[in-house]
Amino acid sequence: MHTPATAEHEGISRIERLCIERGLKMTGQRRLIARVLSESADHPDVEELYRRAVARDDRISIATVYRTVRLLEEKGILERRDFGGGRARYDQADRGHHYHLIDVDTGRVIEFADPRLDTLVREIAAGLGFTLEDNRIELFGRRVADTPDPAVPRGKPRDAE
Amino acid sequence: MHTPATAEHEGISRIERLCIERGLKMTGQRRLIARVLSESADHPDVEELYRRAVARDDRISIATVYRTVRLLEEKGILERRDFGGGRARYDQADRGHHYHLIDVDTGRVIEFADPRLDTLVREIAAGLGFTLEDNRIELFGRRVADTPDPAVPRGKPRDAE
DNA sequence: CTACTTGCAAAACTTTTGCGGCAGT
DNA sequence: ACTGCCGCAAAAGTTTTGCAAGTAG
Repeated sequence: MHTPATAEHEGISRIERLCIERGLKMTGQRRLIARVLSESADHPDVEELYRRAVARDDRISIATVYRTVRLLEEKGILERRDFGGGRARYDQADRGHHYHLIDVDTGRVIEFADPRLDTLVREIAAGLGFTLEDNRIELFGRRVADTPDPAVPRGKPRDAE
Repeated sequence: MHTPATAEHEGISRIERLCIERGLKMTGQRRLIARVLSESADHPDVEELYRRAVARDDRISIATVYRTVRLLEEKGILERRDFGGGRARYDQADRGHHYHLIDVDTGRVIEFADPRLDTLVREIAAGLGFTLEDNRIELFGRRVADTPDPAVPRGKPRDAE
């Protein structure tokens, strides 16, 4: 039922479907960006998206990439992130709420979900008189020396910068 | 024994003391920036710091403000923050680890500390095979309608954008 | 056909930097 | 004195935008 995440070799990409649902004109450029995004498991910045897109079809400009990610963000399809480094990075919005752990030595970004954390931050906000609308949690850590190897820490989506 | 936070009308500001301890040359410009920072309970961006500084003595340029906050960050006296909006904002580094709750309606930033959160994120990082070096946690929320008024939620330092 | 999109290049913004002169220690 | 700092203005880096031409619906 669920597309197995990588089953979009040539059909309509998941992001393209979302664009259509939201009534966006699907131009070649947007379709290309949608595909690149759907196939990206990491958090590329605009420059990187542009590089990946151009590699497939160079009839696209970086201005269009900027315009498109901004549009997709407004439509709730993408989320803008900032892991430091001056450039905005993008993340698909509907993959469920997750957090990020950044390896300070390698820059690798590991996604994780944690219900305890979900609950706690909601409680904290409530205690301050607020209802939580959103949150941004980034942990910066260093690999513990004697840990065998993280690879895929726990079946959670993993990812490299 | 602790300076009552606002007792720096004309003595040496807390930040200036830290600069001297770290062996920085105390020029008029740095002293001015140090004072403005010590008296700021909020998280100003560079433009705002520059405005506040110029108001007292216009023999300072914005380039110096940029250079100084960068220096103070390197010396561990300030911490650079990013609450979105494209500009870096600064926070005194030694006020203890705290987190931020941003009111999405007003932009107001509320600081809070929470030991449960400290512990939980450290545990999560450990579970992923990392030791926590740092973290960035920002909650975005909306005032609960029937709450009387937050003013100062809990004796924690409060602040407005 | 009409309204929205694109590419290009220029502009806008924030932040950094080279350099000659000035100032703290 | 010596070293580092400042102001100015130019540069750098990222993101936005005006405009004329092109295209999806």
